[in-house]
Amino acid sequence: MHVSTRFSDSIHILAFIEIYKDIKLSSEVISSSVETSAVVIRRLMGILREAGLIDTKQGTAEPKLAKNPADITLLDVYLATEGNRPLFELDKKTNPDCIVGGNIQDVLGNYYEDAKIAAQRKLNEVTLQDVIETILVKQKYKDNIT
Amino acid sequence: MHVSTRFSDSIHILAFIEIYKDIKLSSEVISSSVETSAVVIRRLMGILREAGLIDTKQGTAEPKLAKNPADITLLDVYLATEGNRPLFELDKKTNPDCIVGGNIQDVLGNYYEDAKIAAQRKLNEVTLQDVIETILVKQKYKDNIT
DNA sequence: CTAAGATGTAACTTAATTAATTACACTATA
DNA sequence: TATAGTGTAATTAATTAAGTTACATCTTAG
Repeated sequence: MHVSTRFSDSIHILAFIEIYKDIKLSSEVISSSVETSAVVIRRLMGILREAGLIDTKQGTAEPKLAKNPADITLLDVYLATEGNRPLFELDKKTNPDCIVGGNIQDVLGNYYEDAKIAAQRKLNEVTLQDVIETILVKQKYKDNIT
Repeated sequence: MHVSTRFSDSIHILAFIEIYKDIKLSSEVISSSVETSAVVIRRLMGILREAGLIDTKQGTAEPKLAKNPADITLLDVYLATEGNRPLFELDKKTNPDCIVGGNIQDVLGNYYEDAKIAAQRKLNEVTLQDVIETILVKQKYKDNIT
């Protein structure tokens, strides 16, 4: 299974850009929150720009969300970073001369698709706004008890 | 993201065992349908046995399902082969001194959990019996038109 | 009772994927 | 025009899973 943190990192970047929109947001600064390299951040921001989720201008450290946070869902970010690849992997090839091998890929593919759509519907219910608000509430709770 | 075909291969093995229960089922024979090596098949069968889905006896080429096919769901196979690992990866570590880095893992973890459960509910709705019947219907259709 | 054919499993190799790193051309602006 | 930044390609390193080799163990036909 493909283990990639691109999806999570990208949400992190978007939330960071929105919450800290009043300070200077170089890839260096963002990378210190995500704890990865600035190049990785810039690469991901390239993907997010390509997908129409942020606007950036070369040379200036001022990325902006291209939409209202309430209009960006986790599914938008997922599709931007992971594409619409299957959630569960099928074999590249199974024996077509066998009743099982010749049919199972289609059969499982359909069931997998149903499960993927169910997961994606959930991701589509959550907006960047929700993520940001929940982060801020959790932080308030921390600040309160310490 | 971790790309693994263990899940699909295991369903394949289980369906094969049930459909061909009257012939001799060596790991060699099964591997010719899945198109992988016999060792890989034996390794997966070890996992399926461990999970209580099949019974095997060393030396004999006669694996059997341990339950009725209608009582084995795709989720059972998924949990046996992939465990209950997250569907979407979180970072190992983000900056705890940052409001975003210090809270986002928990927040995303919860949303990811919702999506995972939605997908798993779908997998839990499909039984090995369903898979086998659909395979056989598809095959009948192929035989008919040729 | 033993040879042939199987399983079970460990150890190692290969392949594929992703994050990290290095390097550098290009852009903005003080 | 120097400084600080982005954009992106190319390479390296780390991780993971599949494939391979090897062999101990078990079953059973003869």
